[in-house]
Amino acid sequence: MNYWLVKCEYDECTFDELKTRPQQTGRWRGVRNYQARNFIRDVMQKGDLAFFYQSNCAEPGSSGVVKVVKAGYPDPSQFDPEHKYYDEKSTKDEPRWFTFDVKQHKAFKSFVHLKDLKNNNDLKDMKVVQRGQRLSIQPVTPEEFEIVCEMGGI
DNA sequence: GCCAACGTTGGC
DNA sequence: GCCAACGTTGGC
Repeated sequence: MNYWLVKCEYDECTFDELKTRPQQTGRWRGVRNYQARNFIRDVMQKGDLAFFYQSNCAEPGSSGVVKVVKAGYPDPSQFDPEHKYYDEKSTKDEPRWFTFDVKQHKAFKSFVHLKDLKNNNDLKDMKVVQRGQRLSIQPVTPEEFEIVCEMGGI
C-alpha cells in the first residue's frame, strides 16, 4: 500500500469532475516523464491512495483523496497517431508510457492549499512544497499522508 | 504574463 | 558523454 500525490492541471480535470466520468473513474493522462513513468509502472498498485493535486491555477492545492482502481498499464494514447500524446518510438511489445485509473475516495471537508502545506513545518520534506519541483507523480510517506488528511478535515 | 527551474534533445 | 539550446512546468 503506497501513498502518492498526483498532479493535474486545473484545466484538464478537477476532483469533482471525476464523478461525472463513466464509472466515476478517470484515466490519468499524458505522463511523459521517465521518473513519473517508473513510479507508475513499477511501484504504484491497485488500492493505493493519492492526493488529487491541482496545479497551474489561481489556487493550487488538493480537494481530496483518490484511489487507484487500475494500476500500471500501457497508456493507449501513445499508440494513436492522431493523439496529442502519440509516441512513434513506442511499441506494443515494449510500451514506453504507462497510466492508471482513479476514483474519488474521500473529499476533503476543506480545501488544502499549497500555501498551507508550505506553512506546515512537518511537511517541509514533501516534494510538492519544494522549489522547482515538477514531478507529476510524487510518493508521499504515511505520516505526511495522515497530516494532510487532518488538514483537510478527514 | 513573467520567469526560474528543470528535463530533453541533439550537435559535436 | 558533454553541454548549450530549447521546451515545459507551474507558482506568483
